[in-house]
Amino acid sequence: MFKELDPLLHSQLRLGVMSLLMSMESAEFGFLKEKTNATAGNLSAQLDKLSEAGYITIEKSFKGKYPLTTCMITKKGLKAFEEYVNTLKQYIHK
Amino acid sequence: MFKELDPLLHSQLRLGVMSLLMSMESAEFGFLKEKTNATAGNLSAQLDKLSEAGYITIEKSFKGKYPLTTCMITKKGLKAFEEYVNTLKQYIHK
DNA sequence: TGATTTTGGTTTATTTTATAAACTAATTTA
DNA sequence: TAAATTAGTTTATAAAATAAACCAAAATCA
Repeated sequence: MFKELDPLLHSQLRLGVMSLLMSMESAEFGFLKEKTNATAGNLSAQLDKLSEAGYITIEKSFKGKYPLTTCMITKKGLKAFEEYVNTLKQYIHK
Repeated sequence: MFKELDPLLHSQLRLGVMSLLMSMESAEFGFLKEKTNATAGNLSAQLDKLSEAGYITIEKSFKGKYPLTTCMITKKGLKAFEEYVNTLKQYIHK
């Protein structure tokens, strides 16, 4: 009856991150933290999971003198997000 | 930026149950179990949570000689479901 | 008729997730 | 130079999901 909801995406914080990354080229750690209202620790952990799943890439560099973590959605992540949304529709309407 | 997703509804099984109950007067335990593909133990536990939150009512009776558990969504549950769906839209489109 | 299976669940234990708190390291600023 | 800030990571704890074990009555089977 109901299709499985990708457990990696069915998490408020990870879904918020992916939602943001769907609409922009890339996003910095601090930006994601502010938009999602997550703590740095939690965000760090959840980004790792998304990265390990191949849904995003994480690039570490420097912005001037401070470390900078930049995230980008991958093609695989994009597909997963779209499928998640489709599956979700099964649950939320009708 | 993102509104909180009601954690009681942001669970595959509980959401599935609520989704079913949105579209019918009432549903029996066995029916929900079959439709959601849940194990009895898990379903039992999640129904309790929905009931304690006041999102559903659970009625225990007998169907012939066997016990029968019947669930119904409450007005509060209906409102919560609708709000969950609205909040979710923030996450899934744009 | 007694043993075994089935129905319809609940309870308990385990695993997995989410989250907060503590920590690291470099950099500013007072 | 001591304290505070930036930008995170790691570790510990709390909460949630789930599986496995259990229970009681009824039905089936041998």
